[in-house]
Amino acid sequence: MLKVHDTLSGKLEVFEPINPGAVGMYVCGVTVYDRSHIGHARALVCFDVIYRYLKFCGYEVTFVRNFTDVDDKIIKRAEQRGVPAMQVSEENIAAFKEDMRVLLCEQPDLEPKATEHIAEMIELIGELEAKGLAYESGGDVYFAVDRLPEYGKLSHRRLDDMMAGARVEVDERKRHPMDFALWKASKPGEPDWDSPWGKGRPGWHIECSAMASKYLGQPFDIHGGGNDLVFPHHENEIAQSEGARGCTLARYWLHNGMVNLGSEKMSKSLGNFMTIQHCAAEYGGEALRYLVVGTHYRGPLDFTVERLQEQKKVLDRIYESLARADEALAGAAAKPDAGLIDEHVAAFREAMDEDFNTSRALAALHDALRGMNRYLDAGQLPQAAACREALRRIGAVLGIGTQDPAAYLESLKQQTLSTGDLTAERIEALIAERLAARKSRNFARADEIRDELKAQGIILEDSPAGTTWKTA
RNA sequence: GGCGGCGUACCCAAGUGGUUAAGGGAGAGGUCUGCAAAACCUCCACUCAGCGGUUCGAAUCCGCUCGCCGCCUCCA
Repeated sequence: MLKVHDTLSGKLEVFEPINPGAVGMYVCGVTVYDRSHIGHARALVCFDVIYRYLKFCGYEVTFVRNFTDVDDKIIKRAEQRGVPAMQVSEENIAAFKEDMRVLLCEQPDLEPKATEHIAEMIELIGELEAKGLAYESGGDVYFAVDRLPEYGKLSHRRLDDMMAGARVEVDERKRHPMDFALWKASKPGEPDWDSPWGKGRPGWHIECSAMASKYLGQPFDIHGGGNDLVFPHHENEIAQSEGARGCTLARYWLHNGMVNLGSEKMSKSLGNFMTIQHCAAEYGGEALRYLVVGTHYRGPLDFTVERLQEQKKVLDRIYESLARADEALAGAAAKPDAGLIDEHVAAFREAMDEDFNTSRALAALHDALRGMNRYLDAGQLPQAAACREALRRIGAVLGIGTQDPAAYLESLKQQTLSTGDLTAERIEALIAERLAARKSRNFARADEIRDELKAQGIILEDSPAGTTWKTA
């Protein structure tokens, strides 16, 4: 039985989809004006894991994640560069997709763009206007927050409280200071679309309301995003969608915690961010993924390079074990012990059922890993095969250990060779020389060779099958 | 001013009323090895920021204090 923490109720709730067996899930994507950073990576990986786990549980999931491709920042960036806004968004969508590939994220079922749903937004704004929840003012259209008694229910705040210490700008076009734009009149040179209120472009929040209901209907099951979107973005989505259509927008609201850098929230406006691209080039996307999965999705995550390095080492060792198992189990065709598979998978399930407790799930992964190594040491192949299979199933949900182990290790070697002065031939020659030294019991020379290589980041491992090398 | 969160071993991090406080990293010892590495085994918090309270029983619930953070403005 899956339980999820719902921001709206503030409690753990038993998850029951509206249509048994099927789940509709909408997650706010990114505004494509720049490269994504580690904070984005966390949100993306968290919901990727949630998506995979729901499918693992047998649900038929429709996962929608949007691209915000029209907004002030994109326009500003385009002006600075002297290129069309469309070019900025297209470039960053391509970069985003590359980041997703590097992070080993599955592709959502639908990735709608705001600019392709202007008609739906205009229709929704029209409905709000007809119901007296929106008003036009100088070419802009605003949502009238004080016309909706429930406004504030997601973020648990009342309009009066928000006003008290808030830095609310006075804007004479608005009737109430907290009113927000549904439609903005465009200035010359900005991207614009025809509308009943003149040429303009949509406000930020309306796109999600329009696209979510278009693809998932209303109500749908899960709406997710970073907890910095709770207010105003998701609060406003609820106001628009529920105000217009008169029914609940989404049943469960899930929000991931922020990534901190030096105990401050990582964000572009603060300038304290590291891009996914930069991070992955150095440590690989999977290490970042492992870091994200190691912390419960709702809590804060303090990012440090040291932690990332640590996770990468752990990952390398996981792949070494997997490679060893794959080799040992290849020819034998040992029939996996089904009971043992279930035992490990059940522990994993139990953890994930409790609001996607990936930290505990990772403990289940390590239990299976240790078991596999132990059985391998003991030569108990059916049990080792069972643990290998459990790791496959657990890893498939977390997105950990899913690459081909041999290929993963080979790429590590290639990376080492490409950055150092050594060639594979040179290393093999040294290994041969060391073998000869060992045979003649010249251990001093043998150890000298190993130390030399170690100084260059190469570790030699002797086994009955011969000597192999790997990256330190 | 309002709303929300955090403080668990050297580091990261689960646990949120009841057997020995998960797991990972680091560290120590051991098995294996010519020696290593890897793997495996063992050890590593009588204690959960502090102080009170509720309870037969609290890291877990309540109150207060200290420290830190987020949202209330674009933001994953």
